[in-house]
Amino acid sequence: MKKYSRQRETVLEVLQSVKTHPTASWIYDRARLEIPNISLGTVYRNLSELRKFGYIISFKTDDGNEHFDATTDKHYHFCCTECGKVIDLILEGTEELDSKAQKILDCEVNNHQLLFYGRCKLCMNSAKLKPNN
Amino acid sequence: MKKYSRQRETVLEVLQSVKTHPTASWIYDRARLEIPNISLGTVYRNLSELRKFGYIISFKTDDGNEHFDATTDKHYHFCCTECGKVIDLILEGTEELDSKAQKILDCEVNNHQLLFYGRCKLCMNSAKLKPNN
DNA sequence: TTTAATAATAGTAATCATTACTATTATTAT
DNA sequence: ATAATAATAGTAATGATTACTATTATTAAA
Repeated sequence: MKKYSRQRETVLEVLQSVKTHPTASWIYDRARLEIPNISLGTVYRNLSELRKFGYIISFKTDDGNEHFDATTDKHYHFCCTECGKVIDLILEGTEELDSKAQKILDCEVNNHQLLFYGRCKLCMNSAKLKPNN
Repeated sequence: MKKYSRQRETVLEVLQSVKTHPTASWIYDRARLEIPNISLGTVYRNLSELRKFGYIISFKTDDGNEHFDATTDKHYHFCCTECGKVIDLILEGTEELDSKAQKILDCEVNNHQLLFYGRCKLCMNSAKLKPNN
């Protein structure tokens, strides 16, 4: 990140403009509306750079997809196992998880990743509407 | 899993014989010592089946690798960011994480994945031995 | 113990996300 | 303007996983 590029700015803007947690290819499709010939490799490279410099974070869900997030405040995520939707979640008092683990393991524990799974409200409601269930 | 196969038994035995958390290709290499012409696809298929039926679990670390584990008791993992080693970790009183999240999200939260990152004891010690550090 | 039905396999090809490569273009400092 | 070089587009390569298919192995029944 030694020189400005419109491509990088666009990638960051796309991600900042949504509350969802899109994948690289979703961001690519969206960025193409702005820069039609932007290449997928450029999107990947810039997502990596932006993450390296702390502008964005990313995490992988069990379905294998990497999700990106321009909200860098400490928070967790919930992933619906039915529709795949990811929702932000702020939990208090979780720093002690690291210190607890560190004490038990006698290792240097720096951080943790915590991901919840279940059914989102929408999927719960649509389940109720289905016959024979 | 309607019929027995030596390949499936071998895959499970390989995994049960180690305390580490190997990847599919590591298990493949190990299984080939027993069945030289076992195919990688067979290893993948059987790992999926064994997981589906609850004999093993699996989880992905940030480096992108899927790790398998024949210990199905509820426990967590620590992953060393330097050497990639994965260590088991039992934490008490973490069921309330799900209920906490459920209350906040108003969703059905069924389970969570918690993965710690840091430096293992071996990597901490070898860091001390390096000059200019 | 044959036999018939079919589950599981080996070997290979296909897929998908991501990364690497390279000639060209864009940015920046002078 | 110019020179140095970072970043790009387009494409090829990679690596993990899955799909496909003809063959083999297991199982239940005759």
